[in-house]
Amino acid sequence: MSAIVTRIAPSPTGYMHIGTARTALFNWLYARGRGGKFLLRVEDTDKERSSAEATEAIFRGLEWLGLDFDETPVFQASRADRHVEIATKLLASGNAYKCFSTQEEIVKFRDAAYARGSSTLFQSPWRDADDITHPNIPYVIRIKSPNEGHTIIKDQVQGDVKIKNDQLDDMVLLRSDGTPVYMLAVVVDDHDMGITHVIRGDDHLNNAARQMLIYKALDWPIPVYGHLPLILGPDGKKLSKRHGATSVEDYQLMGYPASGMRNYLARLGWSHGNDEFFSDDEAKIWFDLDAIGKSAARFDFKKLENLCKQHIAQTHDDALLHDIVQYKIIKDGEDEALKVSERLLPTLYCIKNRAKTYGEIIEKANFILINRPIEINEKALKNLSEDAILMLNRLTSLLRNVSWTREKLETLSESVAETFDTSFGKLAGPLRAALAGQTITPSVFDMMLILGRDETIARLADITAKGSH
RNA sequence: GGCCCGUUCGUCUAUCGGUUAGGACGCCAGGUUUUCAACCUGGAAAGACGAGUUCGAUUCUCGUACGGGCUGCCA
Repeated sequence: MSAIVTRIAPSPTGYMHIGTARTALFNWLYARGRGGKFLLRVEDTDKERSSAEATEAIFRGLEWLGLDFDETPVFQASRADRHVEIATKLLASGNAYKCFSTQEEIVKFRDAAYARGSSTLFQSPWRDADDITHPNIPYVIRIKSPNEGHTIIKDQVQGDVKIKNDQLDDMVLLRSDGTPVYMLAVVVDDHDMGITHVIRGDDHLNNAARQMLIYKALDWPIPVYGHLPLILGPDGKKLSKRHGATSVEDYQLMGYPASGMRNYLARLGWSHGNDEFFSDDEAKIWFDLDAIGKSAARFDFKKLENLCKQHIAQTHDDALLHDIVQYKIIKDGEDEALKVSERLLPTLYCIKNRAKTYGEIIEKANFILINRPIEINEKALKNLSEDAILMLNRLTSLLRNVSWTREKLETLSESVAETFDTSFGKLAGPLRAALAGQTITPSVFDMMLILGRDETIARLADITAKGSH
């Protein structure tokens, strides 16, 4: 067996669906884990629905997810000549025929078939017609599919799937305007691109049998198939807009790390024993088609968040900062991102193990992003009673001479609280409010260490001065 | 309608004829605590249903129910 070649073949007809992302991931893992190639083909044969914008979304989505592809991407529409060439060849070999039936005739046929409860697959009267009977009107080219026997799809995920050939219609290969249809284009392109493994959504399972007809007619080797179950929304219905996030970009904007997305998406429908949290390298080694589940999986945000939290926690600070800045750029623009880029690094050590998203990191690190005089939000303000300010006052004066280490700061704070006959908890609230202006922050000691003595005292003085008026 | 696929705790899943049916997320209770978190301990929680094969079925077969897909000059 030659080297493995997989592909992701999305159609650019809107945003990039999260299901497409998972399919891409599986193809990527399979190829990358075996020294194979992972290719991209944009299936833009439907000119009506395809857009440049949607194509961009695919590129951006793959890039964000870190699913790098080999070679130059193939645009299916640009290969129309080749598709026509093959259709013509099929026509010449008698495996396809010209069909002159009109849309109206086809609709009529189907309605009648449906009414009498028989197969609605269109049976063209032109299938065996002699050339001399051909009228001089536009026609489509249809494949001549066998009416007897059966086709077995040897699917690596679904197992052997047997389909009777009379269930396979004489599908259109070339439209009446001479443009190729998807069913022909996939086969020709997959063949020409040397695709060895077709891993795709199981909405294509039945299509695989149709496509095999073309492979057989051309005497081309049939690729290994693996049809993936769909991703459902949390309610078990097909994942759609009303579930909220369906596009890859939505998740990017929500601040999830790509590594966490990859981990979660990999676990959605695939498993490796009891392993839940793993790296890309591990996934590449472990991933295999036979461990993919057969049933549709629901999308679970809680699990996604849990995995993201773990990935954030184990990412090195420098890499983490880079990713957060990228997130901030698309979220709020370059200016906001610059501030994050300049100030965030020293805080990451005490924040990254308590955040599920980049947004949460930034929220918790807000104390370092703001400048004096800081605004105190309503919730934080409740901690600044007169008694509390008295305590802060005391603490502030003592902070001037303490050595600026965590240990000393802890001892000092506790002794101040003791002086006021209260617990450290009663001091921590006001202290947090004064330093950050909000209640969601890292430990007060971490904040003091990061801010430094001068800034800490200045922020405290801002409050105590105000309080003494 | 026809054909195809699927069905284990709430969710993602393990199990490849013999297990107290395991793990993870979530949830509940208690503990710890400096906010948000985190952490520790414990707990509840599953084989859709009905037949059959077998000494023995979650596992194999069939049927039913439910869910999904295909059935386009969409992909």
